[in-house]
Amino acid sequence: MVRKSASGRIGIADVAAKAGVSHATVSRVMNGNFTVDPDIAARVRAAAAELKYQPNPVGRSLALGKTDTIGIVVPDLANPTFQAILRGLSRAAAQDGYRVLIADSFEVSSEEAILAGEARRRCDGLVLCAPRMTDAELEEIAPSLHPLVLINRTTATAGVPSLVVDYGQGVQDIAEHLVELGHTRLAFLAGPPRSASNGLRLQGLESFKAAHPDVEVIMLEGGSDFDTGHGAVDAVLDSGATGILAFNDLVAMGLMSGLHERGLDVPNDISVTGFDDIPFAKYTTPALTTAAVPITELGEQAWQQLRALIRKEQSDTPGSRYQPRLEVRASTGPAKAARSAVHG
Amino acid sequence: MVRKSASGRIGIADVAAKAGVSHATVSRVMNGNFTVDPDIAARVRAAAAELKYQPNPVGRSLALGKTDTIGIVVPDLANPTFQAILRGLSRAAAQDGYRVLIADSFEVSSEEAILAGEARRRCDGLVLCAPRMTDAELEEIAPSLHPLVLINRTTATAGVPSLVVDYGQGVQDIAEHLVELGHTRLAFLAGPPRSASNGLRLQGLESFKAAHPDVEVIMLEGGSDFDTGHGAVDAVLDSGATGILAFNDLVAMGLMSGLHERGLDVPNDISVTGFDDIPFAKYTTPALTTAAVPITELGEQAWQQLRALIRKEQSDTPGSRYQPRLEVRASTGPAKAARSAVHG
DNA sequence: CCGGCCTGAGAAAGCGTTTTCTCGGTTCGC
DNA sequence: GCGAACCGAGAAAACGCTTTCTCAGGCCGG
Repeated sequence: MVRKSASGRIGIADVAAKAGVSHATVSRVMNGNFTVDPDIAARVRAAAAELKYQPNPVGRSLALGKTDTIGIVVPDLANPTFQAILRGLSRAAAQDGYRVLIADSFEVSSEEAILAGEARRRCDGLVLCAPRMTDAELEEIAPSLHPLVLINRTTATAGVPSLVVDYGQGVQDIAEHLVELGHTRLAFLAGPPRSASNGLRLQGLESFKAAHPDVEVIMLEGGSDFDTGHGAVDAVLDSGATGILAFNDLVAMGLMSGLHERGLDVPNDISVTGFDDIPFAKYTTPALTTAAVPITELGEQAWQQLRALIRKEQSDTPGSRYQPRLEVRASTGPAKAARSAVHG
Repeated sequence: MVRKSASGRIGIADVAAKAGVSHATVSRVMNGNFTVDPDIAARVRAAAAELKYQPNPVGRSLALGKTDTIGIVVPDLANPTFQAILRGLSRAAAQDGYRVLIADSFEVSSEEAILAGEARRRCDGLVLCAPRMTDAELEEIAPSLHPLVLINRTTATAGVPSLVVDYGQGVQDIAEHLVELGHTRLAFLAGPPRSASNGLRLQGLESFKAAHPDVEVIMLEGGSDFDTGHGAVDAVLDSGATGILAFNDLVAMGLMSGLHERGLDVPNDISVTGFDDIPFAKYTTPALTTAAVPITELGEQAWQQLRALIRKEQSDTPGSRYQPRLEVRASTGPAKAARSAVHG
């Protein structure tokens, strides 16, 4: 007969009663403490099995001071990049027996700090993914969030590893590629204003402009999704640019779709590039030229760093920098005006 | 001066000491219990603010017997469908102050039951998303998982709402559409064998075949991702079918990409359809004909149902059935052989 | 044969909250 | 003016577990 303590669920006390031992002994057995007489241990195990006893994780957490859970806060769960990071993180953490709690800030940066704090209190560590909050805010809360790892954002706070993708270099590589194809008038379809990675791209373009005074680079406002790209067709055409650097693959795909609807041909009329190399980029028509970011790996690395912090190991690498790799596909081609020059 | 109790973090005891009251009173104030003298309450609040006190959620959870967290287990976090469900669920739950814990089973069905149990114990409720486990297993564990809501799977267990998409009807609608275009030889590129939604599609096709004895339907093995579609090009061409029903949009996109590489034209040489209407489906070239599933809504509904269960409300709708909506786009066209017939 | 050591298990003290119980001090009613 | 109802706040129990503390009993050596 299964007896229950006050609450509905079976607790350690029920097992102890059934096996005729104390709570303490049951706990010892369940945790593989070998200072228990084998006979008694067997009896306890039998009782536990019969009652289908499973320790209550909340009680354990309180006693042990750890939850075996980590949190991740992302600005927008709809974004494939963050999904990929989440996936990599979740996979890696699961391998070490950790679960992940997600917090989506829906791009409202004012919520981030609160969300992060709440998540952190429930978890053993936190991954802050491309936070949109200001630097000041970040510095302010970072210490209280430890163990913390940052993705695509850096901080002066000690002990906070940062994994950042070198968007600046990536965007330069892309621009360089377009210039080699003969484009002399480029346009950058920017991302969300608060996005740090957008900032890095802008910096990269500044460097590029300094190195290529002959190339014109027009800045266009934008966003981070399909519709941004789709809605930017007019602005892009007005700019007169023949090589377009979209903020990311989504924007690029939206733009290509819009251009296609206008009867324009990519890449013969206009070259389009993306960023990230999301899985779909390979399968668009034409296949998208983009800068590949090892994004799942980023999630995995985030876990490695966080684990080191949680275990208080000396983290050998306090952070790392990821270089995007240029993926030249079919969405870029020789500039229209420069075409004969190339052939000639 | 900030004093800390034994542990590093600030606890209720610290606030109590600073305000010169007992823990109990602090707790009362923090929880808006109005049986506290306003002066004392103010003093407590001041102390709490000064110490930046935030209640420890684990302690709260233990005392209250709830975690304000729900769990979701999915077979594969890389799948856009599950991502969308997660997103909808997370959004809806957040609005009610709940967080979500994710568990990815990586398509290994034997892990699902354990994962589900663990997740459930940490949470106030659980969403089981298209579980791959057997019916027997599901019936076995379902009672212990309550409050539980199922997505794309049903159970005989009482009190477990099921949200299912009518894939059977959807696939019939698609087939019907192809037949109307003059196709008489169709092929179905199946999904993962253990997928219940694949089973529903197969049932739908049986109904379809019964209603259309003149139409040939060839069954092809498959999977659920891009590469499945890309790798199925040969099998598809060998089948001689002119209308292809891919398991989902991903497979369809992979297939279209493969066909394109072979120099085949969609839809002039062959018509391709997907399923789900993921955001990308609109932007492929040609845009993909598919059956739209209100997937984000599914996640939201899952939360509504789960919330009702958690609050022990009488759930008026013990589950619901979602009808896919046929989205005719450019990837389907008149059958090659039947073309002249159509025009004539 | 007795004292010290060691082993193994129960008792009890946390972990950080909430909540019931209790009780001193008012206030109200008769 | 005195008992009853009441109000507000502290003490203590409870939530379910881990872990230290403690102690009984068995074993060994002297």
